[in-house]
Amino acid sequence: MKLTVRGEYALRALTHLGVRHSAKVIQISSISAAENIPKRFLEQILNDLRTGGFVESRRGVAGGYRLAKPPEKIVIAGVIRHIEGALAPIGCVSENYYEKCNCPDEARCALRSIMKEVRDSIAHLLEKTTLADLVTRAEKLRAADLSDADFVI
Amino acid sequence: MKLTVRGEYALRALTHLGVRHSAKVIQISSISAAENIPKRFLEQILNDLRTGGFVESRRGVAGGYRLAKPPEKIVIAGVIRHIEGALAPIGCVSENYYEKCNCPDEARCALRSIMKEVRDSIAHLLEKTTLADLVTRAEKLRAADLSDADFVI
DNA sequence: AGAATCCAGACCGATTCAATCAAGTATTCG
DNA sequence: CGAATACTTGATTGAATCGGTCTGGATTCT
Repeated sequence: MKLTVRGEYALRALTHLGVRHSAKVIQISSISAAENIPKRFLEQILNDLRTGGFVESRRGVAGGYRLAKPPEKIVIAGVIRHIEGALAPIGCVSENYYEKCNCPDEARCALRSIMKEVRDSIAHLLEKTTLADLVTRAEKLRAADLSDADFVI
Repeated sequence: MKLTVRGEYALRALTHLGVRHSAKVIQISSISAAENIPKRFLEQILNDLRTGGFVESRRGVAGGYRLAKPPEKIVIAGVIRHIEGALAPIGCVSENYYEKCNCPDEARCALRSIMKEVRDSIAHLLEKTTLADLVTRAEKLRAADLSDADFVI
């Protein structure tokens, strides 16, 4: 039931771009340093996000990445599907990456029926949250941090 | 976000035992044949389920496996945790298999905050469903099948 | 031209996965 | 008892995946 590190990095990088969303591009090395992600690996991931249409890039000396659309339009479920594949815990209940399972009778498989519920609950949650939500959370958590600091002083 | 085949087999085997729950034991080969699971592999998995306290075994010529407790007492979340590990999509939001992630500040990580929701929704679902539910579903699906057959005739 | 930056894809070592095998132990039955 | 049966334990294997690096190229700015 795990998200790979690759997916985690992708979402962290997107959040980074989302918080700083503007016409300006941000360099890989800058994201890599701030988010503690190996640069070469991140390079690969951002490229993948680009082919997925989530970010766009600028080459050359003043190059970098920025979001390809506003954060509200970037759905987390879509990002994970692009980077990782199915959301569903088993292939035979996946809507987007269905594959037949080897149980004797799929239509009458009890496991399938409960795993479908799991899938639906995951999908429902990730389908309704967008990068904008992640950004909001990030900012809210940051604000909480600052007020804590005030309180301590 | 995937359950491994191993986990799937474990749950299918348990369901098989649940439907036929009694004092009598059932042989590996019988389960293997009915559920279309490689025998040697299933052997390994049932053993694992035994050390987890979900099934108990009888050796020798009339040997086999049966549930170690009534189906209502076997919680699906527990089975998956024993066979697969964490339910949570990332380690830093797991209650039972926590591991630190490499983001700069875990307490203020937006991704963590949303993945925690995913974890909770998965855990909530799997924590409240027991093997008894799987058995009920299996029987209900089977009944639907039979009435279909009647209708056709 | 030269430096900085993204782009494309091969490559690699380690781990995990699914599955098999071999040898051992317990139990029943003739 | 002894043979047959079935679980037990742990090693092994081949393939796939994972996290990550490396090389070499294409673009753009100065």
